Amino acid sequence: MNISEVAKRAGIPPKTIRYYEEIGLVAPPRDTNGYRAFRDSDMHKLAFLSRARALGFTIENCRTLLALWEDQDRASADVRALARDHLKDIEAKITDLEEMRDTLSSLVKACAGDDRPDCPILKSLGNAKL
Amino acid sequence: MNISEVAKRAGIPPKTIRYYEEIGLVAPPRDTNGYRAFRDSDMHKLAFLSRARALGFTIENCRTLLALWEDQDRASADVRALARDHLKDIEAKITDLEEMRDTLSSLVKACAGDDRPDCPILKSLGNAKL
DNA sequence: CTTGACCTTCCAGTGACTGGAAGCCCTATA
DNA sequence: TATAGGGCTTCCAGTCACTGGAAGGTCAAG
Repeated sequence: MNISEVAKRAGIPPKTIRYYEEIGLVAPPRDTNGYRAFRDSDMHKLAFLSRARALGFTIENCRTLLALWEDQDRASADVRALARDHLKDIEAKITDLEEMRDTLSSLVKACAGDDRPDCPILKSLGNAKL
Repeated sequence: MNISEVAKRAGIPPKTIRYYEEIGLVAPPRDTNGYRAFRDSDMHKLAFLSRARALGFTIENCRTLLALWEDQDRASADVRALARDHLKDIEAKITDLEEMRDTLSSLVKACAGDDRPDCPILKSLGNAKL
């Protein structure tokens, strides 16, 4: 399978797949013409990566997850720990963003948004008392 | 005022302040010894930047906001439009993260997390049917 | 006069790609 | 058989917003 076909199936741009090879996440063999010849196993790895990335795992965590996936003797506790840590990160990010959203949305509501210069948003950014 | 004093007051690391100067967000004059001599106005700009960044505005948006802040003839509509766009971005991000959180949390709950290899998390990442 | 805490500049690295240039390879059609 | 197009390759550079570190000048205290 050539790269664009794999890209389509895994939902990852060819550029990204080449990048994944560069950092050692996949290692497809080459045809005599130098083209990457993806096997089914490469394809599956890339699909795995695509889904792990979609869940927000970092590349390094994806690397670990892939290794655990391939390790028949893994302990599910290791996988779970990784996922739980990541879940915490996500929850923290959500909390941060919600605070931003709340502040920002109340400022936007308070702003007339007309052609006059008076603006609570700028006022708030200019004064310490948020 | 020297850089570390400003850093403390504005809540921005000295390195970041130097970076902000490099990209033209502030332009403190220099003492004869080459040290940056921050004026009150520089200090206020940096405090403004600190708060705008805390609300998640990009550097380029901060630049625009700063310009609007300094422009006595601005229209509050411009500020509000910027803020509303940013608010939308934040809300979209929250939605994405919430979806990740929900998927991940259900996977974590389904995983025994013991020393056996059987793991719904890896199973889910390995199969298309999420 | 030395110590240590400042300050300066410059260079490089982060994460995870992404864009673009230059050039080979393959297939189909005129 | 020439050529046009697409796809493939590599390599270099840029993104965003810093951050770390090295090498060296400056300042105040003891």
